[in-house]
Amino acid sequence: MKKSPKSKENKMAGKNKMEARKNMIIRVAAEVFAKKGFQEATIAEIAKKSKISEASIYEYFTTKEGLLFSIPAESAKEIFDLMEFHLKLIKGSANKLRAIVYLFMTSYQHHTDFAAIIMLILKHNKRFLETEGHLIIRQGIKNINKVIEEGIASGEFRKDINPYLVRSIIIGTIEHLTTNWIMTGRPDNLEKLVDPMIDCIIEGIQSRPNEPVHWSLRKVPAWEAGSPKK
Amino acid sequence: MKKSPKSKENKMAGKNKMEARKNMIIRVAAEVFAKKGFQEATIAEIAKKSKISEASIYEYFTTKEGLLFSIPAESAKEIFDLMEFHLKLIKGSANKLRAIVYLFMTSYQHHTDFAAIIMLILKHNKRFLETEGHLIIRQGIKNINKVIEEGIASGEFRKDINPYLVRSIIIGTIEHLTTNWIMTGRPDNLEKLVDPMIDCIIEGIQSRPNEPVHWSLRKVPAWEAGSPKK
Amino acid sequence: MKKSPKSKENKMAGKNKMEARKNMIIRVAAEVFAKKGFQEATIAEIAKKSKISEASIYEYFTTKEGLLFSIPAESAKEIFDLMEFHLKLIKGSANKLRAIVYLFMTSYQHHTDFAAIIMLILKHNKRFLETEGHLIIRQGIKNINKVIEEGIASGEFRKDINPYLVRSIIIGTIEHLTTNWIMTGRPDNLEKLVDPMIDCIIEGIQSRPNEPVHWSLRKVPAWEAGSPKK
Amino acid sequence: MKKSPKSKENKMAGKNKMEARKNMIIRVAAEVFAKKGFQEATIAEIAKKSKISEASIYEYFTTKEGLLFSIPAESAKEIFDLMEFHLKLIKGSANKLRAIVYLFMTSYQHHTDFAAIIMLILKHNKRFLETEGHLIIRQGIKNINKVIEEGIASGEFRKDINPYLVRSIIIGTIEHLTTNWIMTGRPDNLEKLVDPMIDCIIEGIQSRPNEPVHWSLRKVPAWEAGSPKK
DNA sequence: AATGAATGAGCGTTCATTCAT
DNA sequence: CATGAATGAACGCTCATTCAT
Repeated sequence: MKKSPKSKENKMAGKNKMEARKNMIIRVAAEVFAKKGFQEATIAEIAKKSKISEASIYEYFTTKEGLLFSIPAESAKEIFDLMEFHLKLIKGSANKLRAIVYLFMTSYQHHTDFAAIIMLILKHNKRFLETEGHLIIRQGIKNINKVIEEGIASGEFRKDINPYLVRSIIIGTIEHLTTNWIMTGRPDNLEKLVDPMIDCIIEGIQSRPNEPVHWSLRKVPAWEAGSPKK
Repeated sequence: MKKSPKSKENKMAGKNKMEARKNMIIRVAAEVFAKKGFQEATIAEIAKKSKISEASIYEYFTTKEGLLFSIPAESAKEIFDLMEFHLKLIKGSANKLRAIVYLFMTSYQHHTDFAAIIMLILKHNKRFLETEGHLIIRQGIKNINKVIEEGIASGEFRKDINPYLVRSIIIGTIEHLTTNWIMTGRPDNLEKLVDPMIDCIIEGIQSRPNEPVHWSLRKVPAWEAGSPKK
Repeated sequence: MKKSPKSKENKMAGKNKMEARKNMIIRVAAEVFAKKGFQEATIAEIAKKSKISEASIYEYFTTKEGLLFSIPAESAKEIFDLMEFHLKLIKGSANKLRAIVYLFMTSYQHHTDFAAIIMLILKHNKRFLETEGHLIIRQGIKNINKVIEEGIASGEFRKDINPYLVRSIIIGTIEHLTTNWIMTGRPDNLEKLVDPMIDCIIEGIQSRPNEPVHWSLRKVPAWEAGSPKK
Repeated sequence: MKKSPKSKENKMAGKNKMEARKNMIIRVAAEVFAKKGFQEATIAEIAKKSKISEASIYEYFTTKEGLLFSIPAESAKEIFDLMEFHLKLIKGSANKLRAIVYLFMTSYQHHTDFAAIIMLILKHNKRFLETEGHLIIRQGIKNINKVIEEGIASGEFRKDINPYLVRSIIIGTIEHLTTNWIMTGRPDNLEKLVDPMIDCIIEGIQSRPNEPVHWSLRKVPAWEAGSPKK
């Protein structure tokens, strides 16, 4: 009765300590990878900055690339959990999209290293595609699709839009803005772009006269006019 | 008098030969960089595939990165010249945007190595920003801005949109689609995404009352249809 | 008075348990070293296979090499004790030599790991020469010398032979055959080489006049008796 | 006509220089491997002692082990060529065997590093078995077999001996003596063991009474006479 | 101009060994 | 006594780049 809790405590303490060390490594690694890129970053630097020996890093991660891949897992999960939670509280597909974009941009804004690693390193690594971290991201992205499809079903969005394309527009824009923001030294605020961006995507950029009369003339391109899509 | 023309010829021949060797190196380098990425690619491989010695490669390019940076210059110039040429022939900002996007996508579609190098390597390299190659790209991109601004000025586009943002939506989407296309092994056709994408961006995704009736005619812009705006 | 016997029991139990753990480590280590060689073998693997922690292994053995060196001690002692025992029962130096060789070969045959460790690892390690394990072997080998010298003294062997050389021939041959046997994946039977080998060494390879008449009594092994060579 | 010989000279000079460097590396490597063994030897040490950069060593040899394996090739070829040459000049199988053993022992005696590498390192490396170097050795060893078989055919050796076994006795003894000689710091002379060794192997160690009468008894040891083995 | 040859500089990874509990 | 955890100390190997011809 005396020993049992003690040893349990010890184990827990050990577990916690290890957890803490692991997180420390991830934190520092994120920093270094974000600043230097994958190749320029060295385990030696991560070890020195985290005050954990290189050998110990290899106790927690099998490989330099393995360490890299394990960086986004937690943050990504956090973001997408939060997303799922919020989406339940919001009515209207447009509003939901706005929330999603806002969540992405605000996350990137506040987790710069995470953003840089995703945008500049992982997005282009084929091996990352088969990773736990990427799985989470993929599932998170499905939410966007779902919202778009709901919007179509409810009549809030047009029936003839291609959900994959709309999702690509949204994500492409987010990533482009974020990448630019990172590459140019993060001068301004990402969040303030959310509203104009969503408005633009939802309403389009075309100015609309009030007369419905002209609608039909407005949209069919000459070269397609005789042949309805598909 | 005997020698002079000969030596001139020789010089010209030498120039041409050097030019040819340089182009050969660039062509092979593009191939290798596209397939392997920057770090995985080696000068040795480029030398072997181009049948030009490693040392000679360093006669033409100062560093491996220098070689990388000089790859896009020509292709980019070609594309943007073409773009400028075409834009003069097209009336209407929406149509111009469509042409721009089409040009981008078709170029990427047909110059896969170029696309891969831009999307996966150069886009994220800060040193590339200060490069001749990037200058060309930047100037090309200004065209998009110009078109958007013209569209706003002419009333074809809404007055309250942010041109930088619209440009970001367009480029972000193009890049996202292209990157996905590359990362997934280039399965389908990029070009066929141009029209739905532009339509979506121009008109937005929000459904509007009474519209369904007319949708098959949807895309003819007023100014093309034969009837003056308003 | 209550405690004393108990603690003694505990101690004994502890002793036995420790002994058992130590033997377990040696057994597993022999296996691993034999399969992988010294450098390729790792303490980690030995620990995992023996289900004893790496740290504990270092409680029993000071270094990896120390562990290696302590492997042969017991087996060697066993063999040489057996040898000494048997030699007392056998008359005649030639027969004694035959017994010795038989004992070696049969031991190697049945303790493959032991054989591999001796032949492929320890034989070439200078530090092993100063080891307890090697001492035992050295003393065992002295027996061979003794037998040879007795043979000379008794007139059974020629007076002009060099005992060191004869011993070298015997041991060299044993080791060569054993090493080959190990290196080639232990295809055939070592023991069956004992008789022809000893015969050869004792009688030499030179043919002698008139000999054929008597040979059937001398050497024909039972299983060959029906088909006289020639 | 002016250039051609010059460039040829240059090329030859380059070739020769490279050859020289390669030989230098092999020489130094032999030294280091012999002194330290394979694992303890480092490329760094070989580089330093040969005054050739580590990187350059890897221009000549693909791998540390590749370097090791290429050490014996030349020496081995030399020895076995010499052997083949001499054997033609010698009459009598016994004499030929003597020459072979002498050649081995004298070679080992004078190429200590070579001897150490063969005896302590390569003999036990399974990958070496599939090497050019080992091929040469194998073919050299066939000579011994050939001589033994010739001796049997000519009646010089007994008909009932097993050539493989005799070869094993010879090689085993050579290797044992050489290994011992190396392991004990090479105190005495290897060559002086050749004659007694060959005599011993050829004539056997059994003392032979002069009386032909006893021949039949001679070989059946008294203590065994009534009980045929097995 | 062209290149064969040489190398400096670096880095990821492995393990035997130790320490704290 | 047993062990989980931590690490120091190496080392083989790669390649972009330069030099000498």
